[in-house]
Formats: sequence, C-alpha cells, structure tokens
Amino acid sequence: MQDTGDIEQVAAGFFQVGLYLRSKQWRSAEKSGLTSTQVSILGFLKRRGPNRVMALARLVGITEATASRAISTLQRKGLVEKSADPDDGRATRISLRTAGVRAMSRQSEFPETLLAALAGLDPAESTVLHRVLSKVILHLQESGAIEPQRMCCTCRFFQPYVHTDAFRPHHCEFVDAPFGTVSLRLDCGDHIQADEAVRTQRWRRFLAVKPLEQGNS
Amino acid sequence: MQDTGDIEQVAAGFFQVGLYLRSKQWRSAEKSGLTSTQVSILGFLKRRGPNRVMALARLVGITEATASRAISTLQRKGLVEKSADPDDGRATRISLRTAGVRAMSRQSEFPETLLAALAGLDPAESTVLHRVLSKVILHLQESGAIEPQRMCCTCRFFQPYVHTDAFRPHHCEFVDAPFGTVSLRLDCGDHIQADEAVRTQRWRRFLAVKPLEQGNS
DNA sequence: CAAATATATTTAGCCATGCTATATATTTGG
DNA sequence: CCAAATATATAGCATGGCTAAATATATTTG
Repeated sequence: MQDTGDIEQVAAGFFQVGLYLRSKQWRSAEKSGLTSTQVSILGFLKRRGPNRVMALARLVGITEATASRAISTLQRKGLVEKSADPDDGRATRISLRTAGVRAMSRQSEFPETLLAALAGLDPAESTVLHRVLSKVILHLQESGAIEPQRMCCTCRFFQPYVHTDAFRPHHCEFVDAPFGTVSLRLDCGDHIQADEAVRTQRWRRFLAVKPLEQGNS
Repeated sequence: MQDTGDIEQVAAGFFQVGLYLRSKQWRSAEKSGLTSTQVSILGFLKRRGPNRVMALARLVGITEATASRAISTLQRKGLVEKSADPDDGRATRISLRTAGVRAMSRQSEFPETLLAALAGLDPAESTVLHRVLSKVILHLQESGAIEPQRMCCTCRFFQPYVHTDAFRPHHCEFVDAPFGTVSLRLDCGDHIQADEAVRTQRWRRFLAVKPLEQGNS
C-alpha cells in the first residue's frame, strides 16, 4: 500500500518559502531599500521591457490603484520613468531607468540563500521540481488565480518529449534545439501563446510521460 | 551531456506561487476579512497551541512590534485572547478563542486552488517534492533565514531509509511505525529537536539515497 | 540584597501596501 | 457624435513592517 501523504504539508512548505520571500530580511541584507512589491515590478520590467501600469498590476497580482502608486514611488526614487504610450493616449508606458537597471543587477531578484538551497538539489530533483512547478503554475493560471505566464507549456514552439535523448527530450521550435525538463522556462522572452487546442494536446503529451522515466542514469 | 538548467527559473516559480499566496484574492474568495499575516498567526496558534508574542513573531518572520500590533487587531476582532504567562511575568500568552478556531476551520489556511494543484501531482512527483521542500527549508533554517521548523529531518525520532519497503522506507520512533517520503512532516506536533551531531548524521543518510530510487513502481 | 543588565511587550511615528470608490482623460462602438 | 468602455490617478481607510523608545519584569553581578 502506498502512502498518500498530506497535501497541506506541501502547501505549508510553499508557504514557508513564501514567508521568507516576502520578509524584509533578505532585501535589507542586500540593502536595496526596496519593498517586495517594488522588486517584483522592477523584475517584470527587467524581464519584459517597458509595460503599462495595468499589465504590471496584473502580473504582480495587485490592483491598478496600488500599482499606480508603487510605480510613482519608484519614479520618485528615480528607478523608472513614465512616458506616453504611442498606441493609446490613456496609457502610460513604464520603463526602467539606468538607476533601476543597476538596482536590479546589483542584487538578484531572489535571495542568495534560496538560490543556494536550490543549487544544492541534484539533477533528478531539479527535473521533477521543474515539472511540478510547471504543473502547479499552469493550474493556478488556468483557474484564473494568477496572470498567464510566458512558460514553455503554453508556448507554440514547445514540443514535449519528441526526442529519445533522456537528458533533452523536449524540442523548442523557436531556437530549433532539444532541451531538458530542467530547462523548462517559466518566463521566456520568446514565448508565443499557442491555441487552446494545441496547448491541451501538448500538455496531455507532457503529462503522459512518467516523471521518473526520464534521464537520470 | 546533461542540461544544467537555470536556478533563477525555479526561484521565479516559487516567487510566482508566493505572489499568489500573499494576494488577497483567495482570502477574500473564502471571505474571511483577514490579512495574510493574521492568517499566518492564527495558523501557528492552531497548529502549535498558545504561544508568546515573541515566538509568533519569529515564526511568521516579522518584528515583535509588528506581531504585537497584529495580535491586538486579532484580539479586537475577538479571535484570540491574551493572558498572563505563568512562567514569566513579562510575557503574554496568546491563545485562540472559539471564534478564532471557527475562522480557521471555515477556511483552509491555504487556498483551495493551490491544494487542488498539488492534489493533481502523481505520487512520484509528490515524493520528490517532499524531499525538495525538506532540503530547501532545512537550508533556509540552517542559514538562519527562517525560524527552525518542527520537521522530520531535525527530529530525534526520525530514522531515514531503514526499511526495505520502497513505499515506507523511513521510521518514526515516536509512533514506532514506518512511513514514506511523501509523509515527511514539515511541521509535526510531536517533534523533538535532535542533537546537532545526530541531526547531521541522519541528514547525511537521508541525502545519500538517490531520490529516484525509491518506490515508484 | 541592590544595582546593572537583559528580556518581553507595547507604543509612537514613519512610509508603504492594498483595498474600494471616485475622478479624469481617452478610445471605441453604435 | 455621444454613450460606454478603458487606462490611469487620487483620496481615504485599515493594516503591515520597520526603528526607536518606553515600560515592566527577570536575571546576573558586585
């Protein structure tokens, strides 16, 4: 008989890590003077380039009112700048200023301690962790809990498990190269959303493969 | 050649889940009117029983000043009560009132959507996820980033990988029974911290086993 | 034992988050 | 062209989270 385990324990684990991520501790350790919301906004700007207030609000998971004010604070600190959106007179285009880029490169968007902990995982664990995070995040976004992310598993270029190489079973049609589960992206700059039908079909193929049957020899 | 992957991606994944966990969305969906800090405090009180302000502050990862005020708010809402600590005249004993217990049982401490996503994982994935979370959280607490948790891997009753049963390789000396990786606890009521030496020795034994060699047939 | 020091909590003051509701400007659709 | 929708901003409220300082009780020390 297999042990079923306790989902709450796992949720508690995520929560635990989450508590740490939102604590001021690591941010002040890397002395930036920024709040975690501000770091989030700067992170999205860094990874996605200039964006509107609305888009940032949705990505960070806060209201537009809150985002608007947080962005004004960042502007006052000289880290971002606002400009008129060429396509829409109502909209504001937020972009990183040099000081903002510096602030984000001086410190990682994530605490060193967490990165070190993750670096200590062995490859097989990383592989499964990537799969699991993809599944969890996809579930959250399909339930409308979070904003759709630019992840491989919803991308038109993603071909899961098409190669026999156990280490690089997937294929990215954008770069036209095979890659491993451990390189699945959760936020990829080249992402283009696939159609609903294509998405579910590929995702089903992804899920069909038992996570432990892949490259760990 | 094995793909090394990108740790930042994984960190981003945790961050993504963390963003959701701290968003008001799921809390208001289950309409509690509580902030995430308040839910955290109530959660610890529920799982650990009456506690001092200091202890709660450390568990939640906030200063005592902030904890003190949040607790006063909970008291005003009638969810907790303060009493004098019998052992120390300076300390205050915080305990759940009936309304507080009800508030915590009416809604899960964690959002349904996340629990559903985790429930969708297959057993092998859960197993590895438990291992990974144990490793990450242990690393965070050994670096002093978070307060020590009552987890199996630091418990004097924990005997990792002593059974041949692939599904239940570990043994808990407290209940004197074997159990599986998927049942590793991250917060156990019966936890008693083991000595430094014992802890590292057992932890080494735990790590020595390749995560994918265990029960997944 | 009294004085100095340490500990547990609280309070005040500051800035930021996050919300709702509302105001303002601009687009879009009929 | 005007009504409805959309993008942002602002105001007001409760709270979080910090540091610094106040208060009360414990512990250590001379």
